[in-house]
Amino acid sequence: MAAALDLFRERGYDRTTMRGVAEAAGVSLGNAYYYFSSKEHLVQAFYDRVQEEHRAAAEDVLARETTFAGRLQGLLDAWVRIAQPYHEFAGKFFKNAAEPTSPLSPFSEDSRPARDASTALFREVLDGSDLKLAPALRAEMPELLWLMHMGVVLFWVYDGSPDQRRTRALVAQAVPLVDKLARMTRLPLVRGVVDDVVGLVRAVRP
Amino acid sequence: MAAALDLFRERGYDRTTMRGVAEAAGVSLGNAYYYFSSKEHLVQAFYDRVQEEHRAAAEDVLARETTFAGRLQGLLDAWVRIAQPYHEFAGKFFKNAAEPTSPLSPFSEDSRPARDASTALFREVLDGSDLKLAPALRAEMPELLWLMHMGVVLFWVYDGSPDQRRTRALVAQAVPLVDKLARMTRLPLVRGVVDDVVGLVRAVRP
DNA sequence: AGCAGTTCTTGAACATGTTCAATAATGTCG
DNA sequence: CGACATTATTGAACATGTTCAAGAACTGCT
Repeated sequence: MAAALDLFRERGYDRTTMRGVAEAAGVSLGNAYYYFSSKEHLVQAFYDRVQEEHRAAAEDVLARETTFAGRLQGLLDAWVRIAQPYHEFAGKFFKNAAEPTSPLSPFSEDSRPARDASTALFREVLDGSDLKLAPALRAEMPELLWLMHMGVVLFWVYDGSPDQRRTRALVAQAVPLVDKLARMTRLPLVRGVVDDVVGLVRAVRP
Repeated sequence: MAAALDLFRERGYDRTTMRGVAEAAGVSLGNAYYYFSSKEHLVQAFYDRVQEEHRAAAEDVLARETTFAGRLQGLLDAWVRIAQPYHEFAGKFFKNAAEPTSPLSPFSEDSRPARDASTALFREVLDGSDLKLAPALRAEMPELLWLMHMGVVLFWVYDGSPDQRRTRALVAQAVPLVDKLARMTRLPLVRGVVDDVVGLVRAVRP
């Protein structure tokens, strides 16, 4: 795996062949396939690693922060930081994950465990924070935050700025806005719309 | 191209080979590459066709409808209808388009003309409608609507229901909500948030 | 008609992801 | 330790997307 990571970074995904990976790892081509069933799965292993490290980093953030905005900001920032070493081939991962029938797709049934774990993190952002929400919205909020996170990831994948500076700036800009929006949902004036949004999120869910 | 479409529908994208396409079209394999520089570009041709037909259908809708909701609903419905024959391999198109470096990506520089054309349609939805918006939001609204359309496309790609019934239902649910939200933006109470949203959209833009 | 330039066609070759039968190495149990 | 089961390794073969040199066909001009 270390061999693959080096090559991916050095040459990019496309110009890294399985033959190259096998050679760098000192094994035969067929043997490489014993450990990773496909080139795609190689990349998936990196993504899994990001998820793991993010989960660990999230614990720190959640132990430290008490405001909703702070917790959310911390989580998103942590993700961007942790994922950074893999940005070079994130686009390829994104491509592989984009296929609806792929087990790698964030929306697929195979990814449900990973998705639920991620959503649980966002639930913790909520639960340990100062934010008060209507019960129906609170139930859907983790998933909404997860979707927001997916949007950030998407932006990050496309972000060619140094150290994905634009993504960081975007997060810094988006979090206070989400915070403000969330607080506004308790206003009686917007109650109907909030219910509609909740209904829509439920319709989106498989 | 007709040969390819038949095969894609019959066998799916993966099990359709360029050799099969060439044979069905009665030409050599190399000749197939003379006309389409890659398998991906074959699929792209179908997507282009959807765009064209959508543009034509949009004219009808926009000539007929005067309310914002009606126009938006009409446009989104038209897209789902027109794209339907290609749903079988939409996932593969989506995969190809998902790669940031791909010229097919909706966010890429190569796709700017197509994106601008699409956004222009949504601008027309706005311009010919009864909806009044603050100037700053009105300037960003076509792009927001385009992003919403991308969300619908994403949902459609994943939608395995007969005739993508769920997507149609989602559109029917989302449009009135967007309409309501848009009308609410003129309330003094939400003015600050609207400005923040506008700022965020601008930050997202390349 | 002849010629030059352009377009179309072809099939062999290539590149790379993947498979798999055969074999070697390792692990477990009596 | 030996027998058997399981895991790891290998290299040739395969599948499929793609390339490209060579040649045929077409077009336009003199």
